[in-house]
Amino acid sequence: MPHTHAACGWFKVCETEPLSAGGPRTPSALPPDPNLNETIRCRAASFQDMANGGDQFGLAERPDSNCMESPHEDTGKQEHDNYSLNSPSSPQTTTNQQGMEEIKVFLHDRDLWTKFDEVGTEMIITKAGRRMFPSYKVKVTGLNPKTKYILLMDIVPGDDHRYKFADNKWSVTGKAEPAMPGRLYVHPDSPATGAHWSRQLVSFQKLKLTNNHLDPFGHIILNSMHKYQPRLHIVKADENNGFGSKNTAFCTHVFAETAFIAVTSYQNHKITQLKSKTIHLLKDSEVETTTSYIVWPSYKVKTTLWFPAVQFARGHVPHCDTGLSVHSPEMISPASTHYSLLHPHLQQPQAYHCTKRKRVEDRCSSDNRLPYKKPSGTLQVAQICTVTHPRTLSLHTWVAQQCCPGSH
DNA sequence: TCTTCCACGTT
DNA sequence: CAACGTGGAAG
Repeated sequence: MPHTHAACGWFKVCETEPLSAGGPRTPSALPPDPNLNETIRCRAASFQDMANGGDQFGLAERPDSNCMESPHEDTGKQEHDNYSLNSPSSPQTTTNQQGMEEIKVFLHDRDLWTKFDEVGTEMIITKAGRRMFPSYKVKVTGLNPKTKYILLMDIVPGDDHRYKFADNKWSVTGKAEPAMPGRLYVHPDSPATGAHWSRQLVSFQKLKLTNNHLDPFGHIILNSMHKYQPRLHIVKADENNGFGSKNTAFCTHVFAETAFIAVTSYQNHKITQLKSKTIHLLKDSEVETTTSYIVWPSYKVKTTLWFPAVQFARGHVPHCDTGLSVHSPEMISPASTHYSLLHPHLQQPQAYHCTKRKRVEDRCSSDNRLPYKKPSGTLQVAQICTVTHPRTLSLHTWVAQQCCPGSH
């Protein structure tokens, strides 16, 4: 029997386990972090744990270490010092299908995330649900403009420890609580075309975190004083290869610098200060901004046959075995972003500029208090890795199984 | 040491 | 002005 989540009927709240493929894990898959130092030791340890920790901590299978190399990264680095193309840590990308390899995901405000990460990011969780700060926003390129995709996030345990904050530092204080069933947050625009996702930053700022294990709102449930890793999944949503098929194409992107420890109130005062400082920066900044991006102009149309998108019922509680439903999105403001691709045919990555007026939605920081603007060209190109993992459990199958236990 | 509650600011 | 979101006080 399908299991309808009566209290939280949206697809986005269907409970899931972390994405963990059935295949063998490859502990060596995580490359050592050459920037390993005191400030990021915690994070590196976290990823080592993930690599060694077995499926219960369930990041998707890691790609082979050599896949982290990008032929373009040095070029980009030379041209734009503030783009950390050589970062060894992000994103970890896994694809299960051809057609997803071209997809690149760039963490927005990566510098900010890195600042928090260096201190030790904390995310407040409350009974009612709290937004993340920094909020999770990405730029996605390489999507087929006409194909529909679902973008969704989950947050999986970062390691097997429980932490405490004492003497002004974090330390391990025991074994982690058993992981809660993971919940998915499906971006409210889903499903939408590649063109739509590519048009502007994709913001997950409405995602909320809670410590209420019985949360009825569909927020992502986390344990306080535990470490977590957000992940982004991009799922192709066309009929011929859609939800319902075991071959559902998807890819998973993990930005190590977005890992955090969940807390019910900030522990490290440096985090409080950094957040406050950041908000003031945002408040003081201007309305109009120009942001530079680097793109790989390598997008290739592989087929001229555009599959019709899967129809998603909107506005009602779905039965998991008859279709998936997503939160009906607010109206998206008209495209206000203008891109000018300077040299689209060159094989070198090209910088281009985006001048945009802030969307209304973007004028609030995560606490909805202060005007928001990113302080500078902060959209970072992260290192891309694309591999094929035929044995990786399809996201659809995984979602369906977790959403409707017993119906598959 | 950590969580919950609540007064306050913003939308 | 109601609803929402927050930081810090209180426990």
